[in-house]
Amino acid sequence: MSQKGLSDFFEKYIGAKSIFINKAALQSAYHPQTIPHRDMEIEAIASILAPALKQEKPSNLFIYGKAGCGKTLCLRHISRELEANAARHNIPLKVLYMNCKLKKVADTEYRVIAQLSRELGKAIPPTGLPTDEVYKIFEQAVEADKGILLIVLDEVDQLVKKIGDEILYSLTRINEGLSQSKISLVGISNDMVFLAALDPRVKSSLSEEEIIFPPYNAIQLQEILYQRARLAFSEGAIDHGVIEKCAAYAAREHGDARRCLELLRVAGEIAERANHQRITIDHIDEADEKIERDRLMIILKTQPKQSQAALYSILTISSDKKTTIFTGDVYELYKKICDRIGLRPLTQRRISDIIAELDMLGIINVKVISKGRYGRTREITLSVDQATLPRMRKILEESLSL
DNA sequence: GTCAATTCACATGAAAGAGACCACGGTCTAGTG
DNA sequence: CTAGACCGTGGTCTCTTTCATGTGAATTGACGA
Repeated sequence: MSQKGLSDFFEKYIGAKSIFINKAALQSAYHPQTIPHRDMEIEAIASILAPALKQEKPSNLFIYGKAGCGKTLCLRHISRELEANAARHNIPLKVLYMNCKLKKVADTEYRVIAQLSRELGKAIPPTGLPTDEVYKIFEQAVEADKGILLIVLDEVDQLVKKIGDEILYSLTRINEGLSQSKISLVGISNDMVFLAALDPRVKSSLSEEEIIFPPYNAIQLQEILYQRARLAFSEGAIDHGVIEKCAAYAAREHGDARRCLELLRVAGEIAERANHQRITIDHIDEADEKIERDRLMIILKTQPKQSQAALYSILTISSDKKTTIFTGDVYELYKKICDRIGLRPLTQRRISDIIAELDMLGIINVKVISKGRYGRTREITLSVDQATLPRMRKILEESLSL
């Protein structure tokens, strides 16, 4: 493109009528005015938390539901209202929201407590203090606050899976040392069986109340999409059947509204980039592929070198021969690859874990099988599209400088 | 042919180490009045 | 005299290694029909 052409391009870009008028309405951080199809749940949660407005400690609450079914959205909505009401009537009430999935923020006991303390205005160094010291600081901060404190732990299952349920126990125990304040916990979890695995002591004190969010069905998803699409897109930017298709895609995956909205947004971006005036059903298909592909590539690029080498080993074996792949084969080749690129090879024990991690990420499929006399091992198959294999290999080769 | 024991090749668990990062308090050093 | 540099100690956190134990079915070998 010549310089003149570039200028023209930008001119045209600015002049072109965008199909978006407010893209933010499709992003997950967006808070809509109303939350459709969640009236019952909101009411239930509100009535459980309402005692906080009378300076009584609300019951601890556990909320379950699949990804993207509005748990977080509802809770944030309620806590905002709750805080606003409390402020209006001068009631000392605070809600601390914490997403336990965030790496480097809330994935260890120390960090969770430190982060909570920070939100109460205490400065806590990122490391260096003993954990019980941080607990003490937190307790003092809570006590000094004088009032009801609601702690919302989003995706607690992730937290507990990583560091155990002790932290929940400690948090519930803090109340015992408080006279001026009270803490209530609200846990949000995707995992329905999570509670069963908890220590009985923790379990009984935490699940004083439970609320289950059912997934959205296709019709409900459609309504949500229509509501957001009206805000996000300009008039007539969406073809007939697009919303329906979007909803159907997401309903297939346990009614994930977040994914649904992402699909629509990406489809919009694709349409816009291609200079189309309308989003069509084809754009949805394209968006679905793109989302999946992008996710995979980001995972690939952000893996540590060792995992990349292990994965590269798996990819190589699977393209060389069509037989099933076992841990031993992967490890042998992995060692050679390490040798070639000057990486210190890890032990088989660690590679075994890395393979399990790759399985968790959905890049490969792993099944533990017993081959009788010939031992027990993992049977590994690739769970990605054959078409994306060369691209994956290329990324790994670049990253490992092979 | 039947059945229990054996065996393989890892899986899986637990504990502990290495190295990075950080806070804190004490000591040293150089600059300032 | 004091601010800042520097050190040692003690803490967390992540990634690994080391050591130990577990596991499920093909294979083996003894036994009886």
